[in-house]
Amino acid sequence: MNDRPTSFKLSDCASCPIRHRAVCAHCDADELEQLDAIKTYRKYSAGEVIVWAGDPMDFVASVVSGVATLTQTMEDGRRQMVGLLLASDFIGRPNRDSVTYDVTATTDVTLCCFRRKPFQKVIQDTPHVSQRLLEMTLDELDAAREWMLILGRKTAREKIASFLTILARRNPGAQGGAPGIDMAFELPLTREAMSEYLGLTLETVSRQMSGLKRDGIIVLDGKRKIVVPDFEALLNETGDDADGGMLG
Amino acid sequence: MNDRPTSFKLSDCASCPIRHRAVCAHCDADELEQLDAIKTYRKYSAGEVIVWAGDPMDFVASVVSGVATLTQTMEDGRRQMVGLLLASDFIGRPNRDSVTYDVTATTDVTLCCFRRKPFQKVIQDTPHVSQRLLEMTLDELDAAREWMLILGRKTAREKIASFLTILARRNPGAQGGAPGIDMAFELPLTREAMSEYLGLTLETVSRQMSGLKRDGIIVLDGKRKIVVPDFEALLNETGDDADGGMLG
DNA sequence: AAACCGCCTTGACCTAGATCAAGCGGAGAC
DNA sequence: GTCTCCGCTTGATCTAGGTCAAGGCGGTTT
Repeated sequence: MNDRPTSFKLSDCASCPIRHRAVCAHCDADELEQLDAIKTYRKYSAGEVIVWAGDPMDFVASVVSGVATLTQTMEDGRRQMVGLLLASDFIGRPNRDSVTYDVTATTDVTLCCFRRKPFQKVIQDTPHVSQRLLEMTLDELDAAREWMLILGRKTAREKIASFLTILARRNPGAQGGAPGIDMAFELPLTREAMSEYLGLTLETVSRQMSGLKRDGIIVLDGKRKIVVPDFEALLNETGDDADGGMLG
Repeated sequence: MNDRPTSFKLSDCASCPIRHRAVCAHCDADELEQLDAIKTYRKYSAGEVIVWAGDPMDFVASVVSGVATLTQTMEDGRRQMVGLLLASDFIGRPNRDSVTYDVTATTDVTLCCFRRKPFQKVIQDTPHVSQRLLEMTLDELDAAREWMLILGRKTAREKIASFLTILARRNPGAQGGAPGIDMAFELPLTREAMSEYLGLTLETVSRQMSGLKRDGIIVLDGKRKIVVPDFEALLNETGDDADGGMLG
């Protein structure tokens, strides 16, 4: 990894935006101090590659802000995204000194990086950290399994709708779908990145986005801003259980 | 869950076939005793459902022998397998009292079940267990990501070849591909289950199996016994990096 | 031994999404 | 101002794999 110095100011843990959701969520003041001693912030700009597949990685990190992706590439260039990392998500694997997929910043990204060796020690000594990491890993595994269903069985339209739903649910900017107030959020991915997420081509992604727009399921404000006038309607396009227990 | 009594004999931990690979791998004698106190063995026969999606699950378990699968089902019946559990793999999630996919025995299966509540306590108190569980979960996440690449980007033939490769690698019965000695193993899944694993139809699975057979990549001995005369040749069909660093 | 059943194979045809190709629109460069 | 580039859209055509349909095979039931 290139060592990129951190020449910018960032608030300390107490006022950290991901303080209560990241690996450090359960830490007490004392433990936080331990982590503080081995952390540095790094910034990457949109499009920049954070680590290449196979390269050594001497840190693990929390995403403080922005969106990063994990992508696998086949010899002939076919690419599949295998991880979508939003604020508070964890990057890297303790006890492994390299990564098996490209990690890329798809928006401007700020990471809170921990030197790997000392972090491993923290994991061994601090149940609050290792238990939180286990929780987060299990959540990611659940997400990966939902993603498999999307990849293996859903139609192109259902894939797009599912993807938008996932983003909407996790996006802090998206207002809850209170009736009357449109849900709205920014797409952090290009059409090409979306196609790599969903196992489609970028043309198909574009066509299906146009289709959802034509049918009034979504409204596009520019290329990247998505407005969802009726979240239920979007859910109906995902192919998932439509629950139905909402208005009694 | 139905309570199924365990009326059969099974060797104790000391001679357990998965003793050094399961959640209990790092345990010392003392810790093993703790686990022993909350464990029961259960057997299921091929085809039997172990837990239905949404049902409460009052235990977690290690697979002692046999093969189990996790499968998600959409409203209209489309199904996607999201987990393939072989000997030593772990079933269930601590701190969650139900499961979100069907767990099915695809061969006769023996589980070593731990009552969930006390197991959660073991996790909190026993770093050897929680750290092993973290390791195993991270491994599963890696496997899930490899699987996503298969689902999202590989052709039907590559999918089948990749699947056979995965089985061959994990199957203890499969002799290492020492030149001269054919690698051979039993398929633990029906064509239909394979199709659910790979996001294909069962007809396509059948056709691709026939194709690999026609091309001499595999030899079928009955419907379920697979012989791989040349493992390298099979690897070449997976679309993955063929390494090449094997014979200098 | 005939009938049946579960699992698998194979053929004929169809379609969702890939591929190939052209062009648009907005932002930065000069 | 206009050139150029990048991300995106849209159209025309192609194809891998899905769908529908007809057996085949081996085991077990009666």
